[in-house]
Amino acid sequence: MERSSGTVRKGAWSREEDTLLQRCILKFGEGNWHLVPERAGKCRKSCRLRWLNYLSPNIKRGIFSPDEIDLLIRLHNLLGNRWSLIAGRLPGRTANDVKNYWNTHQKKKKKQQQQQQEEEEEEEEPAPPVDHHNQISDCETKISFKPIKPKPRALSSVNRSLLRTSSLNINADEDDDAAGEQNTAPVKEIRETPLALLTQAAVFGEDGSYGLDDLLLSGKHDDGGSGEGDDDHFDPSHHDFLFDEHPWMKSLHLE
DNA sequence: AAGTGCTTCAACCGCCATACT
DNA sequence: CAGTATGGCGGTTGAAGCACT
Repeated sequence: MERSSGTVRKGAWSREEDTLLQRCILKFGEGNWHLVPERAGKCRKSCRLRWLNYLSPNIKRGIFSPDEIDLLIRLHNLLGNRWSLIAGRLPGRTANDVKNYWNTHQKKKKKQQQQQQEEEEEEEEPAPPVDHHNQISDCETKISFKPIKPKPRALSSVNRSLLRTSSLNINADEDDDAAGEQNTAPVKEIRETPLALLTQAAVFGEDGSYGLDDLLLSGKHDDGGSGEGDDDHFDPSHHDFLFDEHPWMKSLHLE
């Protein structure tokens, strides 16, 4: 598949390589990655990644603002680990940035949660008397830290194929257009529309494990797909924001 | 000041979907 | 229609920098 040129270099990008790549992109345009590698001295994928994640003028660098973090959390709740989609809604941020931020964020939270759980377990250890009030509060904390599993992190190959077939059916319900038109719709387009996201939820729900209602209503118990408890500060009203206020959701006329 | 552990993030890898021949 | 090339994505890794002892 990948054409392996002998001159392709691995590792960190040097200043010279960066300028070379920038020149290539100026010359050939963004997207013509097949024209770049030999000239930039790196493989096609590296060139693309370097441009998209670092050299592109649209990139916003630096720490995430509270607003961005808030939006990121909400989007992750909704979309799961679909970093490119999330990044698409965070202007100037790349999928890699978002992913990196989330991973470190998650690590910290996980650690904190683990510590908290251990502390709780230590406290409980000396034969806890039956106390209904404590039972409830304990239950609540556990629920808030233990997400419902399993959840798809992203579309597995199986789910993708399911989506490709099922989404068309669901589209048929959603839209009274001719089936032929739906069948010719590019899969990429299907995958990246809000409808597709809902479709995914519907598809996952077919086995009873992950329904659209879960997505919409599970609130703080739903971490949105990474399978790791992330959001102990979750505010259920965030869903209201996403589904009522967001332009693309408005466009769906969802109730 | 030196050593060690931790965190961050750029880069790579493998896989999949689509386009092209 | 099959095979190949290309673009794109998410997961993972490892080097560099930082904080702490």
